[in-house]
Amino acid sequence: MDETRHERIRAAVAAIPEGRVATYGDVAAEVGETSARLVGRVLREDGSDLPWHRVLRADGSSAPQILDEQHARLRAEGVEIRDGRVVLANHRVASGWIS
DNA sequence: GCGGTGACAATGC
DNA sequence: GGCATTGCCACCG
Repeated sequence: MDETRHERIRAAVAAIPEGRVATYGDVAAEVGETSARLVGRVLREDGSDLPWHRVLRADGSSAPQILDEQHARLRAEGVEIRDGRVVLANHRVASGWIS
């Protein structure tokens, strides 16, 4: 595949099923050629057309800048949120959800 | 080429 | 569970 990291990250995020979430580290692991920081950068740059709200931090929290929309969209999809943190144990996608 | 910065992660206290 | 430190990669002045 001649896709760049940017495209791979977008594909991985777009492959997250509705009602499920993934951490930046999980997305980076699926891409396998990038780091968690790269994922955040791509989502900020070109996440407008992606389910970026399904991507969370390793502890289930998220950045304050996007937290309000993150919170609203996830609940709309049926994702449980506990004290500002998503319940990863019940909504985290399995490793290799793309393949 | 260098230092600073950021939608992060892992570890230690 | 929360805060501080370190490491990571790409972009900007």
